[in-house]
Formats: sequence, C-alpha cells, structure tokens
Amino acid sequence: MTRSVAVGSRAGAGEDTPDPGRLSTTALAGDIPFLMARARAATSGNANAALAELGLKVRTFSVLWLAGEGQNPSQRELSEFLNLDPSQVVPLIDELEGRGAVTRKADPRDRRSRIIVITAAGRRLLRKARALAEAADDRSLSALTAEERATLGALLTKIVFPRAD
Amino acid sequence: MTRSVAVGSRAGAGEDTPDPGRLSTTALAGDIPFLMARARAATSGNANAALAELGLKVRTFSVLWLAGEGQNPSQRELSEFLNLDPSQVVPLIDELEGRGAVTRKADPRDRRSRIIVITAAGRRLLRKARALAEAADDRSLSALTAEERATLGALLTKIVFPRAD
DNA sequence: TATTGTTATACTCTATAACTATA
DNA sequence: TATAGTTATAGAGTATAACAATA
Repeated sequence: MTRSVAVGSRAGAGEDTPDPGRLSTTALAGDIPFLMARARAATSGNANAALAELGLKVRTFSVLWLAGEGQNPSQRELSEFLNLDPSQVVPLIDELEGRGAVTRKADPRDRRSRIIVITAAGRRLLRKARALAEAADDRSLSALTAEERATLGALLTKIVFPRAD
Repeated sequence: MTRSVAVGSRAGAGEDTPDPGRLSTTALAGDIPFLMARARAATSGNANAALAELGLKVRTFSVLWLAGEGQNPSQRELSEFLNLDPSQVVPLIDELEGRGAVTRKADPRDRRSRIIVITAAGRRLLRKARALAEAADDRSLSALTAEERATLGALLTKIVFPRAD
C-alpha cells in the first residue's frame, strides 16, 4: 500500500507553516516519499540558514562533525557515509582546511589515503555550529514530542541502516 | 536533544544495503535530519530509477498525480504544494503537455491562471507510473512493517502539515 | 590490476529578477 | 498595485571520465 514520490527543495523551505492548501487532501499528501522530501527540505533549509552565520552549510558541517568524532575518517569513508562522490568531498575539505578547521594527514598504513583530523579551531567552530544546528532542528521538529522524535529516528535508522536495526 | 544535518543524494543512492562502515557509530548517524536526508535520497533514487522506463521522473510524476486527483490544480497551487518555484513548474507542465498527458486550460474565473487537467492518455500513464512507483517504494521501505510505515507517515505528516495533525 | 584522491567537464537543479497579461 | 505564468540567467549541486600516486 505504499505509494510514491518526492519533490523539491526550494528557497524558504521550512520557515513558517504555510497554508496546507486544497492539495493537501490528495493521496500524494499522505505519500511517504513525498512527505520525506518535504520534511527533509524543511529541516535542511532551516539548518543551512542557521549555519550560514558561521559560513557553514550542512555539507561542511557534516564533514566537520565526523572529523570531530575522533574516528579519523578518510575522504573515501566520508564520501561513502555522506552519499557524496569522492570528487565532491575534495572541495568540502579544501574549504574547511582553508579555514584551518581540519587538516589532511597521511595515513601511515596507506599512503594513498588522506585522514581528516579536526584542529582546535575546528573544534571550537564545531561546538558553535552544533548549538546552532540543534536549535534549528528543534524548530523543524517542534510538532513532535521527544518520544515521537525518538520513534522517528528509530524508523529512519531502520530504513537507512537496515541491519543495524 | 535534537542534533542536526542533512546530506547529499548521489548516483546509486538506494540500491542495495551497503556496508554501514565505521562512521555509523558516530552521533551523526543518529541525527534525524541526516537520516531524513539519506532516507529521502534512497527513496527518490529508487523511484526515479523505476519511473525512468516511462520517461518520467519523480517531479513530473508528482504533477501528473496531482492533476489526476480531480482537483484541477493551477500551476501556482502545484508550485506551492511541491515546494517548487513557479518558474520550475513551467517546464514540467511543458513536458507533460508535449507528451499529451495533461493540458493547460484557462480558468474561467481568473484568466491569468492556468488549470492543469489530465488527459485520457495521461491517466493511462499515471496508472502505470503509480504501479512502478509503488513497487519501488515497497523496496525502499522494505525494512519497515505496514504498521511502522503508518507510524512514519503520521510523524512526517505532523512535521510537514502541523495543523493537520 | 585496483584504489585514493584529484581535476575537468557536462548536466541537472535551484535562485533571482524581469517581463506580460490579467486582476 | 498585486498576482499567475513565463523567460532568462547565474549559481549550486550532481554525474562521468580521466589521471597520478600508491597498493
């Protein structure tokens, strides 16, 4: 009984709650892929707007976050985890490295690979960015209780990382 | 306690279940916006791949679907509901109209407005497209039971159409 | 021979502004 | 003066292919 579709992410995606309009009574309005597309446009729109004051976008923020987790990811790992082509990761690291937030280090066990490590300045930036992003997400998900957010997270995790359950 | 982030939609977004990898133990992996971005990349990737054999994409399919619901949407309504700029709707209608799937009709009550109506051929196309899309979505959401899908839909609806509950 | 990071290029989306015809 | 649709254009994001260094 699953239908389909997903759609666009536009300018002021997730600002206020606009008029649902006549079309919200259509079957499309209950379609999970459609809802997912709209929900993600709203959340990432809000997050991008909040991060803008630090000169970050969701993409660079994600990389910074992963670098800050102490796992020392390689660019290849970042590209796989973030669903980006390796060639798309390059300019993201370039920018963060240019700002002194991360550095590329040689992997002693494989000299082809570059390990991304966060700097002290990067850690400070990350701390501020996470606060801003949290606030933005809180707004994006304000219609849900804490319990509902946990449920949503669990369901999405099943979709994205099926075996992890 | 809500964190943040969302990411990219790449080539073979939602094909098989790849290795979660080391990074799936990071906090980002539990972040709702991140999960939402990955889940929507997977679902819309699958849907686009399935619709390709009909020469449709998720975008054009969505428009066709809404036109087929008998609400006679205007382009403005489509643009608001699909979160697309009015200028982005134009080429979508152009394409569907070029294929004879919909027509632009003048609104007798406001001659500025164009009402999009589905044709008989468009209805046949829509029927096939919905079958393909349903199958694709079933694959995208295969990790969830019917009940879980219903819960997910309800939660996403709260986010997207807050007052509708 | 395969893989990591990189560069280059083409293509699709997205964002903005301006124009027209109506209201 | 404001709105629906349209056109044009610039920018961001995405997809592909090729290359150097290393495995």
